[in-house]
Amino acid sequence: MHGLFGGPKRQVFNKAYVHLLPEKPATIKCEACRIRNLSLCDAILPSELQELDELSSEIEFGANKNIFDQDELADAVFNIVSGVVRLSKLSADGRRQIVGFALPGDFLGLSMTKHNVLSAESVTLTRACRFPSVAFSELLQKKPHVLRRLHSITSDQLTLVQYQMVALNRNTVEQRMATFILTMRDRLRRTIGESNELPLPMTRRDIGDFLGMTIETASREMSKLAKAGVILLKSNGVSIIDEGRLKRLAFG
Amino acid sequence: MHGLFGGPKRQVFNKAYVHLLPEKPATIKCEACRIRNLSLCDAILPSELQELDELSSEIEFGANKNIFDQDELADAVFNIVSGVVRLSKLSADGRRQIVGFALPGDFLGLSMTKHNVLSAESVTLTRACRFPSVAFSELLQKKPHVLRRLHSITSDQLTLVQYQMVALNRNTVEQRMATFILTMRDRLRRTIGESNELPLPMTRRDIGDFLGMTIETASREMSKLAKAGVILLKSNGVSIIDEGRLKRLAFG
DNA sequence: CGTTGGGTTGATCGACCTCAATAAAAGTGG
DNA sequence: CCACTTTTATTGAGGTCGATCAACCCAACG
Repeated sequence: MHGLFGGPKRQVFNKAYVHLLPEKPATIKCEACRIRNLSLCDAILPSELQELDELSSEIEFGANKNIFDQDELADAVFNIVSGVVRLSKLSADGRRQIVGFALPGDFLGLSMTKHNVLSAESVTLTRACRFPSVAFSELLQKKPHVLRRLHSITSDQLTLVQYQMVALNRNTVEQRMATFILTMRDRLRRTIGESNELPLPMTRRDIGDFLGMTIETASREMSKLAKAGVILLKSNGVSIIDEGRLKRLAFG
Repeated sequence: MHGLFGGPKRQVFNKAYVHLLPEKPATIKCEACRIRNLSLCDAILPSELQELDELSSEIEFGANKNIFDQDELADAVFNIVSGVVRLSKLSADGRRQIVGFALPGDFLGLSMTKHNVLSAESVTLTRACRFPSVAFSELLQKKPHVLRRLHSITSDQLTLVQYQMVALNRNTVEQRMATFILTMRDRLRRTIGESNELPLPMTRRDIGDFLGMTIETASREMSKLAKAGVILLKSNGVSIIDEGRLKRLAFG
């Protein structure tokens, strides 16, 4: 069985991974974009779509490819069209903390800083819209309504990270794992729709690094939830069996 | 001895705590504002200062007063002029996590949401500039350069919280406490200048809640650092004795 | 003077990490 | 296709960091 999300996980490993599509197709590709209304581009007026289209280029990353690195010059921002991206930070001693997973509709480069504040890697095969930083920055200058939307998304993100911080501190690993599964399901609902089957293409290490626990603990918690009949472990994700129980484990 | 910061801690407890200063003094008060260049107001052009002045009113909070509450309607945003404010979030079960301390120059209400995403309480006697949400929102509409600055501050904040998240997960309580002391010193440098004497007017409980540890552990770590000769415990703060050691404890 | 809230210190306990072994899955080369 | 290596996941045994429970001190205050 192939991955539940974004196609097979490693078969694209050795292929060329960057495909720039033609920059000016016959039709305005932004018009057809399935995730536009989920993303920052929703702030773009219909009359401005052509302009946006000329700014962006579609780009594809195979699984486990580097999208950009922390502290490097940020030459572009991205809008995820499909796939899963892990966002990570390195601490002084070189250890890694995953600060989040970006899903279709999510924007990479919220902070518009000269240098990237974190690293981004594709987990699965990922397609994204790429905007050169300079051009995107000019767009923001010209269009305050887009800047307002960007700010709104950024502060939502701030709220989310603050929440994540609270959760990491005060909750047990069981609560955190349960919350993680529920949160991912909620976030994916808008792309894959209502489903009990949830793709989790990231590794146990990724999940552990995100939830502030070791890989072993992450695995144990998954097994524990499965044994308790709350979830079912699939090859590349989980099925939620008993949502009520899961919610009670996450909070309560 | 009085507090190192913002005056005595509890003597103002039973006094009226809100003093609205006259709204239109003879001079433009923003011009004389000592923290203007540290804050969002730095984005305001000299020619716009009068306008800003008319928008804002100075407000004073005694120690341990509520400034605004999570989930309540956000009728105003604030710019801290002096004092220390604790920002907290409540989790589902009612426990509190402190997401940060606001210092002079810091802005409360970054997210510009209809409802407050967190609660703010003064730790010490605190003076602030108050902007009604509606008026401030209009200001942002009219002046994109202020919005840009707001967005810049918000994304810096996002980066900071992400960093805090990493630190909470991966570091020992000793590292966290050492980092806390160093960070507070760095942040206060721009207001109180270069000094080894660092005011920490918040309680051990506040510090613990911020650093994700219990009050007892927070106290123990402070004592440990003091016994090791790295810091000196003062009545309302600490003195940094051995900065090099402290830095090595924070990282390494 | 008693009360109250903050701070310190000690003893005990448990959640989670560390270390270790094994299993399962996926990529590699013939 | 099959052997081989590498990576990922699972499970177990034991150790430890920090939480919990508890006692006590001290300063502020009515």
